Amino acid sequence: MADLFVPLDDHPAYRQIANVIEQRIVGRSLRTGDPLPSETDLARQFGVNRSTIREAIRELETHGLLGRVRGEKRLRVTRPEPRRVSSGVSRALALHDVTFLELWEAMMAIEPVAAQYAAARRTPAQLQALVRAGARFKREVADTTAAVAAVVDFFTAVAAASGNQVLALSQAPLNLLLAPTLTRMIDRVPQARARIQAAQDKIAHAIKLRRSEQARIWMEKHIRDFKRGHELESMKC
Amino acid sequence: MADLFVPLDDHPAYRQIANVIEQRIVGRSLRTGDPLPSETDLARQFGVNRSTIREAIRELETHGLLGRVRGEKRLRVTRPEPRRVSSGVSRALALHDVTFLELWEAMMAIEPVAAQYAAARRTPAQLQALVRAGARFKREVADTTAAVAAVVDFFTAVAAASGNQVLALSQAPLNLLLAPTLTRMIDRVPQARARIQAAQDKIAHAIKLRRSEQARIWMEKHIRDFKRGHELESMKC
DNA sequence: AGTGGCAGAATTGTCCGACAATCCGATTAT
DNA sequence: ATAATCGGATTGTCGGACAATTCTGCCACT
Repeated sequence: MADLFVPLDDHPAYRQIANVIEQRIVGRSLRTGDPLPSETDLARQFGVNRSTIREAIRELETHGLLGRVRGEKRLRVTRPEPRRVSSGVSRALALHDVTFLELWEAMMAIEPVAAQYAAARRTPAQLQALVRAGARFKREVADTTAAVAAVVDFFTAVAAASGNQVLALSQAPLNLLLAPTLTRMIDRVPQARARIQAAQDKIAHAIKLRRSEQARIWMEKHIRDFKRGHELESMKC
Repeated sequence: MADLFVPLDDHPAYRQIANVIEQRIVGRSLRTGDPLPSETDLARQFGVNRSTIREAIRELETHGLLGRVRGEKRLRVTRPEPRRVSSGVSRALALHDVTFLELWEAMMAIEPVAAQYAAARRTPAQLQALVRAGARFKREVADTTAAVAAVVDFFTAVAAASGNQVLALSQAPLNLLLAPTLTRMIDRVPQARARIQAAQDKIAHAIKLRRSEQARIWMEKHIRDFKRGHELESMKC
């Protein structure tokens, strides 16, 4: 039962301008890499003050649609990096107080599929990145922070190797949410480290040999383990 | 092989301030619903000009961490709405030129699982929303735009009924990406509408009866159909 | 020709002050 | 108690200003 009258929200100028520029970018009439006109120039074109333009630009900058290459002054049209986007998503999720179970169910849906496609499509470079993350986990297994970072990198590498940007971008926020939980788990459940290491080996091996089914199954087991670990850990409290 | 030297990027003041406030919000010392101090006040507290504060605020506003209730002037701390967040993600994906296959694989990973949990956990209200979206598709089947919107609503309702915010938020961006493709498909493939309608009925029915397995399986078939439809449609070009 | 250096123009980040429109809150009138 | 009113507070936008940095075209030099 949709409302008959939609609220008329008068967008302030900075928002309207942001929208117009966004349309230009999404519609490709401003192409990636193009430099944005100077603020003064934009102010003149839109017939508003430079301060207004700046507020509009900030909006696009945080969306990742504008950015600057290091050491450069002028803004350029940019394609939003997955990292930036996903950090926004996980911040949102964190603020909504997601439970571990919710996170786990989502991982269970995405990670095994990503592993499966990774086995089918990984490039040598992607395989190498993945193996290296696994090796780093082994090496830094004593340092909790580094170990957690390595686990996250492993998942990221698998997702990247899946050759599917949508899966990769859906998976990325999960990593950031996983990190804190995983840190506690790895510290409190003694056998966690060994199990992670074993699972990563199996998964990497399957992906190396292009065994899709095996990769999926091992990833499933791997993720299941997280739930078990989490249960063990929370029993200890 | 991490770089030895990290690029030192001097964050401008507006970015630093945005970060500080963001920390306060994420760390809950500014709680949801709290009004933000006035711009003048913030300028005084941070010891910068109001223009600088405004640029910082715009950043948080676009992240959805600040917002205002309709007709109100002052900003309040807000929890980012899924819609806003997911629209950012799908814009990013669109700019990265994702293929239909990528989108489809991700849907295949997420939607059936969402349907499965929805069957297990849906509330009466959620079920009703879902059924209503299905009914709307039937009613508006002639109007392509409305029909596509109804399909999107159906998926959204299923995800919401899954009782899993992470799944819901992972699923949301897929909808926006699906819409344009689905519009073309529904127009060009004559049998598409009937098949969608049948699938929605089956899915809604399974969710109503709390048959998790059935819900998952029917959703899988439903999504598979999209791929078939897409292939048919692209053959006609 | 290609390279390096340099001065001046352009651009960004930040500041100051100002003003209309609107919202908020308290006071007053019914 | 409710309604009307009025002044203060707040936001959106404007104009101008200036230091710091980057960009650019030009010139000299090898």
